[in-house]
Amino acid sequence: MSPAPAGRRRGPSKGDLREKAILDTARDLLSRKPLADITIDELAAGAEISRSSFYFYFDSKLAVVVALLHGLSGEVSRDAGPWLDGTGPDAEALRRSLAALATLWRDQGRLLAGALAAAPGCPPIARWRAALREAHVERLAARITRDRAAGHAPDGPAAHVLAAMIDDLRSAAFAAATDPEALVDDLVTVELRMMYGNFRVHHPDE
Amino acid sequence: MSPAPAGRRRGPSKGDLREKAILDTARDLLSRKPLADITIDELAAGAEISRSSFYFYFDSKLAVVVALLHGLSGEVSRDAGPWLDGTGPDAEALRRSLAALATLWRDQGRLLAGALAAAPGCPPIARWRAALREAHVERLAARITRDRAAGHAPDGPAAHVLAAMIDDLRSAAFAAATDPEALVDDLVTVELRMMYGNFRVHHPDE
DNA sequence: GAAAAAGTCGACACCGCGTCGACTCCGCAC
DNA sequence: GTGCGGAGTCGACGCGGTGTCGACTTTTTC
Repeated sequence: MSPAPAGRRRGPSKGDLREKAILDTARDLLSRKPLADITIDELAAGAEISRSSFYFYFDSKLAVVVALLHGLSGEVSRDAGPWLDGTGPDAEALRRSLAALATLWRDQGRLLAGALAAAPGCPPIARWRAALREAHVERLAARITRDRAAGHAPDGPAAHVLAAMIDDLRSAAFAAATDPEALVDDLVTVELRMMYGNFRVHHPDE
Repeated sequence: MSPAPAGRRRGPSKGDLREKAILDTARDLLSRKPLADITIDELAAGAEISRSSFYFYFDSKLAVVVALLHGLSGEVSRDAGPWLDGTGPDAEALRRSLAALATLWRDQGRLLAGALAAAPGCPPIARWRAALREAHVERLAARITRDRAAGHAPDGPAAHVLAAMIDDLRSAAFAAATDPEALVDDLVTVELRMMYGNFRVHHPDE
């Protein structure tokens, strides 16, 4: 059943504070333990309401996460524009784009990691992730195609496959990292190699 | 009748069969739905015992998965030897190694994906994954170091960081793929680029 | 053939989720 | 001020899944 945005009715009110308190509590708890270990009781307690009152504000624990995620959508792709819209191996633009992403992962790592882990079993989260990924892959694939046509980049895997791999690599690397920001330079090197790194196979005997 | 078949000291006891039946059922169910949707009831039913009898054999659903995983440990790294122990960009060895991995993912994708998803919240699974990853990263890092020393590969990220990225990329790519085997050739290209793909930044004006 | 070990099961307590209906609180209209 | 309605709150309930316990039956062993 497509969950209608039920729960909260219309009108400005004081309960808005409670809603915010739940969100804040969730953010806070997520910085300390994985999503699966967080119970609705805790979320409710953090907002100083009873467990059943929680349902007045959100349909479920996952709905809270989705709300949190939604607030992040913009930031995830902010600062990626110059790199994605440019051409050729512009290491600096890529570095700036990745540095912004790394900051986000530093601050919201648990939320992001929890969302990624929960995605396979939660359609709304999966949709959020898919939309973001889709958007990134598409722009990056377009860039790859452009670069190949202009002779900046060698042929290789289909552009969207390569773009998807790069997106996967980012998520996996950041999710596994304890210090995302330390990864930026290496990621720059590796991504540029994936896109532009041609090389000749050396047969020792020829 | 005579319980111990003549000649054979100990046949497979009734319990051994049950244990195997549980494992088989788990494998079977996992090929049809994600781990989180599988209940102990189903596992027990598949082995034709009651739910509480299940606990005679395994401590929990995750323990079954761990057992299944254990049986897979060998296969995951089988066929990777020639590539990992070789030197230089030997595309064919890499391709064979990845093809074997792809077959495994095709057959056991749900199990592997479920394990990866459950790992953050389940120490035994996390340990299994970490051990496998560790082993692969270590051998691959050694290969990278060797190749760099011999001048086959350019410098770049620390060998173990690069190796970890390659491992991450594989997991992410296979986990996301609907057809792992179609990914092999692209993965070969991309991994070789990550390791050997040097390139010069083209400044159009120089 | 009796004791021990292996295996089986129903009943139970527990936990977390989501629902329901009754209640309180508060602003507003008259 | 009365009183009405919606926002907000909560206790109690039912559900489904987990894990444990103790009593029971079957198989093995000596």
